[in-house]
Amino acid sequence: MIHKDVTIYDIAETLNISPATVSRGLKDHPGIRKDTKKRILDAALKMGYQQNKFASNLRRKSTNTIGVIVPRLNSYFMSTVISGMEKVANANGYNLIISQSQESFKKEIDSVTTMYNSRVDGLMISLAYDTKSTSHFETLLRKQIPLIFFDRIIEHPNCTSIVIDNKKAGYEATQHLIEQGCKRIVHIDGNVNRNVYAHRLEGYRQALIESGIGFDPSLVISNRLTDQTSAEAAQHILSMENIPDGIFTANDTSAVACIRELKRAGIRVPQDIAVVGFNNDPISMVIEPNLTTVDYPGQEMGEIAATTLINKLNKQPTGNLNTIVLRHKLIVRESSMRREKSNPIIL
Amino acid sequence: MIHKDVTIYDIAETLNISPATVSRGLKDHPGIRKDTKKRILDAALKMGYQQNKFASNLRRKSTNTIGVIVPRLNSYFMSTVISGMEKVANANGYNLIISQSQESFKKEIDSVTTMYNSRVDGLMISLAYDTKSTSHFETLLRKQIPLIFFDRIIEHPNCTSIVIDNKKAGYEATQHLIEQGCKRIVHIDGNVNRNVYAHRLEGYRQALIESGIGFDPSLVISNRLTDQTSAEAAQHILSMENIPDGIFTANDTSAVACIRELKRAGIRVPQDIAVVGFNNDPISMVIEPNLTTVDYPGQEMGEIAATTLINKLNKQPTGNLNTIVLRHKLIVRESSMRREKSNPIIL
DNA sequence: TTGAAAGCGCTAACAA
DNA sequence: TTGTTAGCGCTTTCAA
Repeated sequence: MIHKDVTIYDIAETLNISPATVSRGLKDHPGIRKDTKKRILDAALKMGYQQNKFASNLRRKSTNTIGVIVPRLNSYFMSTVISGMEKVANANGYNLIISQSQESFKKEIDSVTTMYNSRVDGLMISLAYDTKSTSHFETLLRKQIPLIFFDRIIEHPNCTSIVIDNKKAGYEATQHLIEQGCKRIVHIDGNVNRNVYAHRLEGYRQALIESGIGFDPSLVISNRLTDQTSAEAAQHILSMENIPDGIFTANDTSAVACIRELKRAGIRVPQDIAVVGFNNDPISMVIEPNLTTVDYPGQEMGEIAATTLINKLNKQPTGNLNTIVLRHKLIVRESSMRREKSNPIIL
Repeated sequence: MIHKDVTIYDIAETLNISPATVSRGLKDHPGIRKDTKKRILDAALKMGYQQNKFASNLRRKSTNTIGVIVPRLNSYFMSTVISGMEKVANANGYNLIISQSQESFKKEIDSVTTMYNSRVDGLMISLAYDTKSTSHFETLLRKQIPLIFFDRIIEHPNCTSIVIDNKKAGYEATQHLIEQGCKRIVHIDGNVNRNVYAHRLEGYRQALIESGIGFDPSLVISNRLTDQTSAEAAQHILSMENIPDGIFTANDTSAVACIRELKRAGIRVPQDIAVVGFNNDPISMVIEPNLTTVDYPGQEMGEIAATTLINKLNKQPTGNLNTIVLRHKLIVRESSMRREKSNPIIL
């Protein structure tokens, strides 16, 4: 009953040839007779041969496995990214090993170690909320294991990063609010140690300064951007003596939580306070008023990250870029429309 | 510059002991002197030793890797499930390899083959939309590789399934609509080849029959339950000559799409048509009116699936259950509240 | 075009 | 408590 694995030795024996020849026949080895190859393939099929990857990996010192470390799996954006990665990896014969850092630097280090021990051929990572250094990647890099950062990145020579232009996106979002007549715009932001949040803030700042309104640090609220904490931020905004007329927040979860809180307090969105989010999550289309937000191409980001990594592994010249910037897009919906005049893209 | 791997032989040589002893010292092998173990561990650390899993896998014929195949990664429910699985797997020293069937039977077969070739120790799977047979699992099962079905399952001896009681949930959802005074209730359902949809339909049917309203097959709409197709289903409902007063739909995406379409057509929810969804996705809390739905414990389902599988791999007696049914819960919100009287759970 | 042989790094049966 | 030894199944020189 217990089924013994068929090995190349079994095939070799059956065919009265050497295991080496079988090994060659199974691959596209140059210099093997066509008919020999056919005999091997036929026998393999008939005998139910399955390659033993470990033996092969051990011998070749490569695994056809790619690691992915993300802060959390269960967000719309992240699952979209991973979906894109899986698609490309799968199409190229790579497996994906996935691990969550749970937003913790410590768990991120553990995950990197696990990936390293699993001998991944390459690693794609989006950093945890509180990751402070990059020393945990050194072991990988010393072994020339390619590392790709996406979304929450850190600058590192030899590593490609995939991002959108968060500064520009932040600028556009803020600029849009200003165009809608907002004079006092709050920004709810994440940890500014993370590029994405720092850059969105920077864009916000620049737009305010350029417009002549000026940047007021007391209008920046640092937040973990969850449902809970964003509702608290909204409460804080409501308690300000000089109530703002616009909110630009660094993700949609946060924007939606704010809108709900504001509405509960009798504030009209967008008439009293206009709101702009970030990510273009499905919830942005469901909240009323529909949320103005920045479209973040998650699936594409995943596909490009994986493609870049695989190119690198195959030593393709295209695999050696430093930073890839994807296109984002401000999507204007009702939550920020205070002027009839403007002629925005409505989705 | 190119860093040669440190092996147990290097450690053995440094310490003047045998590789076997080093191997033992690195594990929690019984019968090794404490101080020897300490010396080995110290040396390993100092020399930067990293275990080579392939050699170990090859030797032990086990991989510490668990495969997961899901229809799609990018849904709230699924990413929650996977998050739970990852947590448990990680805590027990297992890696997770993840693959998407993209709802296609054909791709599901490919994924199973890949998992098989990767020599996963066990596999967890939620079936694709159109999977019709189980013969693609036979190779795995013949090799005693444990298989766990979750959510979209199929009955199979020797395999544990993790589900909720979809029939009961469908019954409760429908019953609730009946209690709210609905007399003509439409059910939007998925492919009834999948247990989850078949059972929800069955619960719906039973509730209608028991209540005396009776079951009318023309009120059942079979649908892929996406945004798009559900909006079409809503249009179909609006075009019925005898417009229904209740909709029970098999997921929240679909419910939300319906509500939006109904509102656009000037129908009041819940006064004209009451709506109940399924899953308790975050969007259910965002749509107005907030959606009555069935809470589906995704994270828990993932954790339990992984725990069960790992128990099985460790030959724990608890790993041998046939079906595990998790608790669901009808969450009543505004989208179905037509009566003041009732005293429902409001979240 | 094929074969012989060595070895990837680790583990486990057996012996000491 | 430790060492010896023999592979796990595959790939890849080198030789034929």
